[in-house]
Formats: sequence, structure tokens, C-alpha cells
Amino acid sequence: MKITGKELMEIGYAEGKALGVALTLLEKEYAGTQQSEQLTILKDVLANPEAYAGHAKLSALAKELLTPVDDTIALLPEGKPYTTYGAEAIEQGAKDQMNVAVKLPVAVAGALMPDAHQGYGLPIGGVLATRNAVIPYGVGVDIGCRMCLTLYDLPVSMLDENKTALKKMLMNNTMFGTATFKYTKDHEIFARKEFEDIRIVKDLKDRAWKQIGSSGGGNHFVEFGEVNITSAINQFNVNPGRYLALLSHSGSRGLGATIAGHYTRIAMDVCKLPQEAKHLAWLDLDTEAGQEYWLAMNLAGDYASACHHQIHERMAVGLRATPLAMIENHHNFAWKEKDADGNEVIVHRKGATPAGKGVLGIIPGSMATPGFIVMGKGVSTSINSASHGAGRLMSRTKAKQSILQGQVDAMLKDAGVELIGAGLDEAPMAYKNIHEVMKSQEELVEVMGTFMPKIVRMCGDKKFQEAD
DNA sequence: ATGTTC
Repeated sequence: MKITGKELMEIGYAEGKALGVALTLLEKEYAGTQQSEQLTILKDVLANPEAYAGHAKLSALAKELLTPVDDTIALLPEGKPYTTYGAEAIEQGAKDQMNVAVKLPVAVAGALMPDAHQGYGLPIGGVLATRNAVIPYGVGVDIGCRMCLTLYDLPVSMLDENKTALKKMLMNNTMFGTATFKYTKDHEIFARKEFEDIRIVKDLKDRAWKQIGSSGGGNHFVEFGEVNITSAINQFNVNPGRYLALLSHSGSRGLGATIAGHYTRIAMDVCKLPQEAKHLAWLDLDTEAGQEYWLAMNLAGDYASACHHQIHERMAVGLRATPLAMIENHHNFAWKEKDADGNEVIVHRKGATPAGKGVLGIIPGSMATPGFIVMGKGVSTSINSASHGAGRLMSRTKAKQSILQGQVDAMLKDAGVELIGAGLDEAPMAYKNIHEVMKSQEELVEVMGTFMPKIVRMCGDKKFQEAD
């Protein structure tokens, strides 16, 4: 009778390579030794592998025990099938990233939106449904980045006739980049217990207080424009027609960015994946870290919403008017939703607009092209999603190198757009044609109306623009 | 996206 692997596991050997090495050694080197002594030796090697590193017979086993266990989680050989919308205009890097994402063992389904481009982990424009797992980089760095639109029963002619006053209103009531308000407005979100219960979130409360109501950098904006409603929005009693409107695009500022970084690091520590998938590390929702991230993510989402609401409140005061309707949606977030069979899945939308049946959303174009007010059709192959914009045609670096200010100025003049702030990296020509993108997702959303920007404010912070 | 490099 020889010692079995099962017996070795009883004395503490884990299933794996070291166990195999031990069994081989017993057979080759210790065949004549009593079993009880064999077990004693192996127990001792396991307890003190360092002591046996130079041992004539046991060094191979000691070396194996001293080698860190390879705890890399393998990707599935075959990824879950997924639908790509507008594939012909999507860069290969984004497709490659999606192909990796659907091979995660926790992946249930995926979809790629027509504005997709390469990001960290999941591509921007990527949608991924998982089982009981949340991927911090599947949500993105700017947790709860979102759109908010208010419609006013005010004459559209104000955009021309009161341009100076509206510009001033934007200058006085919005803050971009590193700028914050001297007098911040309180918000009920600061009473949330997550600010007490979660250490990392607690440490971020002061900065969140300073930044509330402000907008970020990059592609974030607050703009006045003309909305043309073509299909009545019954839930708000908004009839077809032209409306003065305010549209904002911003996220959760330092709060969300720090939460994202913190939990991504934890995820990458506990969930080791092959190199090409390492940024897709997930947190099991049954773990403490997973539950904490879920709460922190939801807080950051609500904070992003609160920032937009304060922006719109300040502007409503400036306009001395009450909005007819407010339409808003996150496009960097994870939601608990049901799949076709009624099972709960975690749907990550990283730069994708929720488009469940009857769900309203905003898909912006660029500073000189229209955005769209849409109603989702609830198409399951897109995991109830649509694009979150036109999508970049070129990187920020390439845009800054190849686009001339004069070209942008001419384009803005043509479109009748007044721009405050923004660098060449946000030039309209750095983006795909929004009309083509909308065509690629006709089956996903119904267009209820358009928004044409007229007075646009973006981040004018030079330091910000020189970065990346 | 980001007190823009823990």
C-alpha cells in the first residue's frame, strides 16, 4: 500500500503541483521507508520548506512549496457571443477588449455600442452582464458620469437675443476642472451613512463637499441650446415643439475617481487574471469588498446626480423659471437587472446609455452637432443599452496635434455656437459623425427630439488641457 | 475621468 494524494491532503498538502512532486519523491526516494515516517518527513517539509531548500532528496519539493501558488484565474476558451452595433466604424482595440471581457468566467452576456473605443479593461461603449460580480473598471473611473437635461417654456429666441446674459449665467453658476464654488450648497447626500461607515468614503467627504455642484474636465460641459421635440414625451406632458434647454454632462468628481481607483486595486489583488484581462478584475458581491464597492459606487452615482441637480437649480434661479421637465441618465455605472430568464445579472455600462423599454435617455453629439433625446426599445441583444455619444474618432493627443483652432472656430461659427473654454481635444472633428452613430442604433432607441448646442461651457483650465 | 504620478 502506497501513500495516496488524499492522505497527503489530510496532513495539509493542497491539491496542486507540490502534492504531485511529493508523491513522486515517495516512490523514487523513500520506497523503503515506513509510511508513518514518510508522513512525518513530508509534514516537516511542509512546515519548514526553507530548511529543506538544499536537501539532497527533498529540495525539489521544498522549492515547489516555496514557489508562490499561481492563483491566476483562467479565461474561458470561448467567449460568450455578443452583438456589435456599427462595427465598421469601431476601432479594433475596442473589439479586442470586448472579446476578452466575454471570456471572463463571470460573464453572462455582452454588447458593444457604436461609439465604442479602447479604454482600461472594458472598452468605452462596452456593456457586460456578469453573475454576482462587479468589475470596478467595467463601471469606469468616473462612476456615475451622466447627462441631465432641463426643458424650459421660454422662447428659443433668447439664445440669440439674451446671449450675453446667458453666457454670464453660465460663467457665474458653473465651475470646471479645479475650480469650486466659494459658497457651496448643502445637499441631503451628505447625511448618507456611507460617509460614516466606509473608511475610504469618509476620507473623501470634505473634498466631495467642496466639489459639489461643479463640473469636471475633458468632455464635461454645461450648455444652453435649442430642443426640438418631435415625439410627445407623455410622462412629462411635453408636446412636440421648440424649447429652450440646459444640458449638462459631468460625473462624480474626485469622490468617484478615488473610489474607482481604490476598489480596482483591491479587485486586482484578489482576482488575478491573465495580462490581457487584468483590468477586468472583479469583486464577488458576496464579499465585504464587493458589498462596500457596491454601496460606494451607488453613493458616487447619487453624488454625480446631486452635482447636476445643483447646476440646474442655480441656472433655474438665473433664468427665473421652473423647468417643464428634467431628463437624466447615468452612462458609467453597474445595475442589478434581470436577464431574459428572469435571473439577476449585474449589468455594467461603461459609456453606454440605459435603453430598457420606455426608458428616456440623452445621447449627446459634440459642441457643434446635435444631441438626441431617446426612448429605449428594450432590445435584449444590446442588454437594454445604446451609445452614450458619438464616440471619439481620434485620441486627444492626435486631436491636439492635427486640428487647427481656426478650423474649429469656423465650424462653431457655421453652427452658430458660442464656446467658453475647451481645448482642441474636444473639437467636433475629433468625434465620429453622430448621425451615423444614431443610424447604427435605430433598432435600440426611438428619437423623441434633438438638442442643438448654442452656448457651451467646458473646462478652460489650461493645465487640465495640457495633460494626457 | 482625476487636488490629472501612491
